[in-house]
Amino acid sequence: MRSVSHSLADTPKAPPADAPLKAAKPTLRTIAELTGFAVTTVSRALSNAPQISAETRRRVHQVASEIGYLPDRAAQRLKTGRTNVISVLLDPHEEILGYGTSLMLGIARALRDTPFHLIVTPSFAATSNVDAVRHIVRNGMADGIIFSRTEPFDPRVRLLLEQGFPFVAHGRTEFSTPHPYVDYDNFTFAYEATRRLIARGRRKPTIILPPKRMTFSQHLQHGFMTAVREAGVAYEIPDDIDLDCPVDQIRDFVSRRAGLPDAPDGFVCGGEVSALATITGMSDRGLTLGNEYDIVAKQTSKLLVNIQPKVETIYEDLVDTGFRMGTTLLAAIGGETDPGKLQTLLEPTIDFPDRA
Amino acid sequence: MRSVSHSLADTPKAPPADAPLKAAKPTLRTIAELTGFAVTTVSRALSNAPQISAETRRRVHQVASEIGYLPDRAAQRLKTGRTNVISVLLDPHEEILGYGTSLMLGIARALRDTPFHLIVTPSFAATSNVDAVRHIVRNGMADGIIFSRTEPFDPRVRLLLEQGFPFVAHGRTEFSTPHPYVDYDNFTFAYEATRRLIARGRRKPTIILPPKRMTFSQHLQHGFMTAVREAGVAYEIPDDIDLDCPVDQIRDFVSRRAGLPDAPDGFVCGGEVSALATITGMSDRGLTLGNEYDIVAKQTSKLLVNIQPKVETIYEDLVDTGFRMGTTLLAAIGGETDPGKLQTLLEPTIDFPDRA
DNA sequence: GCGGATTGTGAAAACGTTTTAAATGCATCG
DNA sequence: CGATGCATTTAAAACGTTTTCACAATCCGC
Repeated sequence: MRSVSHSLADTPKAPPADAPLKAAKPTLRTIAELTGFAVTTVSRALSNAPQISAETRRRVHQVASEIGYLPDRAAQRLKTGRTNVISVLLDPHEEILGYGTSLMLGIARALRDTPFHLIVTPSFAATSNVDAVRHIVRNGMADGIIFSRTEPFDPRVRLLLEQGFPFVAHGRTEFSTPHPYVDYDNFTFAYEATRRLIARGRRKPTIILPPKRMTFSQHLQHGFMTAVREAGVAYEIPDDIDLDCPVDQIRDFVSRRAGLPDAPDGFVCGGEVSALATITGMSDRGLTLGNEYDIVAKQTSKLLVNIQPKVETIYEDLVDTGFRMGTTLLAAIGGETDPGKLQTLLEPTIDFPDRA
Repeated sequence: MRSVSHSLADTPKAPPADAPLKAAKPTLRTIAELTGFAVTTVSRALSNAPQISAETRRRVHQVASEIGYLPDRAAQRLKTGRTNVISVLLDPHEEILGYGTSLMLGIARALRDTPFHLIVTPSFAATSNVDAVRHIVRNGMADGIIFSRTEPFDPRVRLLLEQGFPFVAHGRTEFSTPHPYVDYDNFTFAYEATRRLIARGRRKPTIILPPKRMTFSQHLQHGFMTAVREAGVAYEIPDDIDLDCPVDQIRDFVSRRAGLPDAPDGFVCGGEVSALATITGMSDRGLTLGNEYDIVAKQTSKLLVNIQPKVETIYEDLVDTGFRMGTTLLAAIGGETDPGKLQTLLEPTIDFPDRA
């Protein structure tokens, strides 16, 4: 594990009996010895410091890549205090198919070719993960934080703003201080979805909302209500059920409601799973999609809705969302403070993008 | 960022004008000064070295927890060479709902209260992620690796075995050298699922398999065939479709096949999504579940199948799988070599476990 | 009371980097 | 020609741990 220094072996010390197969990991010193420069110079050359002569820089870079040098993360971190780590708070919630995985894939894509690593920090506390945030900030476990499902006055956002710690939220808040976010335009989604239902002749749309404490729940409701009022149709917003409820509960609710008078005939579904629950619940009553009722759902994967072409969909690209969160966070860490460059609102799209 | 050393300030150096609000991060030296012991002793006391007196140990621990000391990961890593990092290879595949997230949640749970962090390493190369493995091993980016979807002679397993690098695979291989794994008994799953179909009176079961290159595809096929042969019924294994295919393709296949003579009347589905695709494909032909055909599916989440009670299910607990992979990897890193303790085969269960 | 265990503690080196401050060579200049 | 500047390079000190080795007590048997 340790390289043989060039001091002469004075005493016949026991040679390392274990596997010396793996070549000693190259370090700055290795390059220094190979090129004849000092460690300092090598370090400077690799970081492209201006005072190093072009020729030296070239030479050092060449040798470095020849021996496959990679700076030691621990040493860098120890010296500079920068962790080169992005922490993503993992939510145990899963209404949206593969939500976490897609997001992470996007983030990882943005982190590619940067020195940053992505570490996942699950929040075990059932209630909130503000403790996890506090821990990361206080102990310098990362250079930036990513999380989702914001609330209007999200305590995590508040904490991070107070501390001046770089982060990107998936979702907006109502703090007056601007902060980095990437969000989906749920107002427009709900607005357009509802309009489509009405355009199809539905006269009593409904929408199953996420838990009310979340910001985007209000955005959805607002979009829904705007379309409903414009058209002057009846509507209904169920109060005792939300998208985080167990899916069979949603199905049962839909089925029960469909058996009562004045049942809704159009559903805006915030996720594919709730769309399916709706279909099943309705079919329990003998009602079939496209005949007695319609659905417009938010689609986040090719998986599900593609097999039910009768469900109209509006698309949200979670991988892209993750990617933008990644680049935004990198910008924030890099010192960017212009809110205009740190805030993204993604528009709903009709088509599923073909990913290269 | 730096603590004031107790040397007297000689020149009126510019005081740190920026935020000095955050108390200097406590280090071993802080504790040393507070207790009067040397850094060495503090370090020893905290690691519960035997030669430290009980009283000293107590005192040091007390002070440490009072000031909220947490060892610096970078320094530890630099000194010891251990990274305290577990790398999990993220697959972009998603047939199973929330597969990645569930697994990670379980792993994270196992890593709780250990010094290990979970970092996700996506494999961008479309073909294989053996390069990612090589990179991690060669550059010492982690102390252990977790990955899934093994092949009989998985190149990742081969590499890691060669290098003696700790890992746990989700899935078995056919190497003669035993290695750590956690796997689901897909043979039994397919066997029982098929038997259930037959018990329901179905006379021509079929199964949609994962891509054949994967080990567990063969296990599934074996279980299926065993049940079929025992009962002496007809069967069918589609050749030009697999579980990794786009879901609408699966639906179309099912629908097309149902229109031809001698169509299957029982489906073993390896995932919830393919079960749904099957239902939809069949209903395109006017065939309904429970009447003209039956399905037994593998259920990995509460999400989907709960809304279609007519789909019989057999359960696979992915969070538990992740948890066991985590503990197994920790054991392997800890030096455990007894294969009996590093290999787990999880049995299919009927009920969805209630998670505390 | 004296060698030799035994027990508890400490000084210093090391891990691989970055950074501060200084050194070197060398041309320019008054 | 000594001083001044500029362009390059370097030695050495840190960052916070762990570890090797040595040191100071205390204790034991004689």
